[in-house]
Amino acid sequence: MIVDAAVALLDEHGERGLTFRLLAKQLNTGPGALYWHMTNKDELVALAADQVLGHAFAAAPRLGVGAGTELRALAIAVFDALDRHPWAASHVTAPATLANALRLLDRIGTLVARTGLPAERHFAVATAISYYITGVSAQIITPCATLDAATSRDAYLAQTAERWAELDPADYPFLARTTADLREHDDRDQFITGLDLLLDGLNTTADPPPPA
Amino acid sequence: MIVDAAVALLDEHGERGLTFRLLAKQLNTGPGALYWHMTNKDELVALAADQVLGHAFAAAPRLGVGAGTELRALAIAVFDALDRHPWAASHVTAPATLANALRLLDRIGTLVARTGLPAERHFAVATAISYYITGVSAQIITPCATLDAATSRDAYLAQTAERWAELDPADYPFLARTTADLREHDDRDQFITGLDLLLDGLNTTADPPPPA
DNA sequence: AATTAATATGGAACGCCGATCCAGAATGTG
DNA sequence: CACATTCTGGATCGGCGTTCCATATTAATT
Repeated sequence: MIVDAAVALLDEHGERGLTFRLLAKQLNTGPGALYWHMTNKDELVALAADQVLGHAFAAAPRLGVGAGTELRALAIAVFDALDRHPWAASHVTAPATLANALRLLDRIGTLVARTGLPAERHFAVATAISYYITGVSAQIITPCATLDAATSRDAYLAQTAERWAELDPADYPFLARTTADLREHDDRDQFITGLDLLLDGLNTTADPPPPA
Repeated sequence: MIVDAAVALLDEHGERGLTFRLLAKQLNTGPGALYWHMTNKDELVALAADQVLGHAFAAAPRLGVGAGTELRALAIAVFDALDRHPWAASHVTAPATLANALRLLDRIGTLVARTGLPAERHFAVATAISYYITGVSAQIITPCATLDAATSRDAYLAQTAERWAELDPADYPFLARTTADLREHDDRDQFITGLDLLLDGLNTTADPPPPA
């Protein structure tokens, strides 16, 4: 009940808007009562973030297609869940200790094992994918969470693009000619691009291409 | 000067240990004076984190080998720099606005352009790699930053591994048989494993394997 | 039904933090 | 030498996480 209320407050006011006083008022109680059920604010936020991961599981299709496809769908479901709760993105950590983080990593590992990769690489590859999913999601989503409600994401990107455009092309040849892409890009596509790159690498390693 | 002192304090006491009062005392001044030079604590940590990125550049070799190799070396240099300043890991964000983050992304983009990838994919691939580097580094390193000075990383991993071992193998088949890997793994190798997976995917896309 | 232990509450209080204020010192300018 | 600007640093404000503790509620035991 407490965690649900915390998630609601975090969704509404962002991370800095979650206060024990406010949460207590929302639940018609005092701050002291909350501390009977948890030790820390850190613990509360961790539990709230883990709950968001739980939403991702509920949304992810689990029908038995190829392992690669299912891995991809799972990753995208996590991204989407974090995108709906931006404050959570920077709080899903590894190695996993909380319930849903554990489930997620186990599911990834099971799927990786099904690709035919040699067993001694399962751990390294599974964690690499897990790290990509949560880490890159956090990178993409967190800036949006930091924004004031006033400035939209588009305005923020436009502003950044403008700064890039003002850079000296001699020092920043790449950025200077890429401002248009920055302004127009879609966060979700960007996440998926990298994901496919990673999964392609996985497939190449799993069944090496025939020698030319 | 302020940023340097902030970095020193962050290195010594972690993120929660950086205080305007403490920083002011360290510099023989008052908190008010600091606010003349910056607007926020957020801005201060952002600048401090960007400075750490600068260290990475200083350490990265820039000799003209293959673009892929240089990309790899640059990524590892960033990881190592963040590993030496764990508090910074969760504060390097994208899209880039600060000086060294801009330099990093531009460098990555320039190297990606050199791989022969079609131009319209440069932005997506470069940002994907950039996101991987900072995002996955943050995932791997941040837990270490949160640890009390008392508990070492090994103790922490051993503890987590024990929890995994206690899980029901029926519910968590993968984790239950992977505790040994967790206990023994090396963070840096783990980062590199995923990085190579990603770069492999990049190479495959850049020059597609000859049809069988 | 009465007694007592364990569990849970919630408001007041503590210490500390980010941030602001502002009188005045230092520095440069005509 | 006046004067505007830049810069300082200590006092102060409001608010936060957290703790404390007297009280209420529930469960277990006689």
